[in-house]
Amino acid sequence: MREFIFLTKALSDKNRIRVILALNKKELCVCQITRLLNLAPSTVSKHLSILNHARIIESRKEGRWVHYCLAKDKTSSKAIGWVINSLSKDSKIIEDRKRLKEILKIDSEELCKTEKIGR
Amino acid sequence: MREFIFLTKALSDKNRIRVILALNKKELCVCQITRLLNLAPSTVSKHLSILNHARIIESRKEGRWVHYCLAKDKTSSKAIGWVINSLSKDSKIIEDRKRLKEILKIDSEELCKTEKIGR
DNA sequence: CCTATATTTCGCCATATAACGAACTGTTAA
DNA sequence: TTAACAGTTCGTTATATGGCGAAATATAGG
Repeated sequence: MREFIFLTKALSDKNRIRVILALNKKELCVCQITRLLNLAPSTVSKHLSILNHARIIESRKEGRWVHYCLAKDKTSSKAIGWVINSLSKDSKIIEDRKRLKEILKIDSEELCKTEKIGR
Repeated sequence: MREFIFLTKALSDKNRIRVILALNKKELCVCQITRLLNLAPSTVSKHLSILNHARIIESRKEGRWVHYCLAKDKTSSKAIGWVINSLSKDSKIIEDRKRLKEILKIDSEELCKTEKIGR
């Protein structure tokens, strides 16, 4: 029950849902996610830690960067599938998909440095 | 998105989850649910209204009584199935199932009058 | 009409949550 | 070793949520 509530609580925030959908196709580093959500890095980190705790995402450290991807965990993948199916046609999510495409064009090295531009 | 968040928020409270599982087999009136959860009627009513708003449950009025059952709605039934599947073996839910059996033995007329006993 | 009963709505309080900026940790590169 | 940078943790603040009891609403029966 505890774990289930962690899971549903993790799924009950718009920005965390946006992260899940953004990670659908490929892993992303924190600064890319931060740029997409347009929130303070500390806020994004908190969201990622909640998703991680709920076993929805997994992290992989590479030098200074931390990359996140959807968890392969069997229990959560059912929930993840449900979320993605339910919202892949949501207008905000479609907008995010476009924005993410632009973000991915920017070299990772450059991205974080220019973080504040356009906020 | 709005509706999806309503749904996940509705699913992110332990007592609301207990209500969903309790309604799995048959509809219940508010006083039966109140007795099961052992919460103030006003609190239970609030929970039921949240579940109703999220289209997880439906109400049917019969005289002074309001009966609730799981919604037949296609969108939510996927979520409901997931919840029931995930938690039908949870210890608290099993305990509830036993308690509910006892509660259902009591005549509805009697139940609400004796509400405060045993709290 | 008046009372009892079933449920909901309202107002309150305590706690949880999402947001931020500042301070901290760890890593790379000068 | 220092500076720059990525990310997290901490402390604060505003708002949301879950709980209660009291009051309001609606219905049944005397």
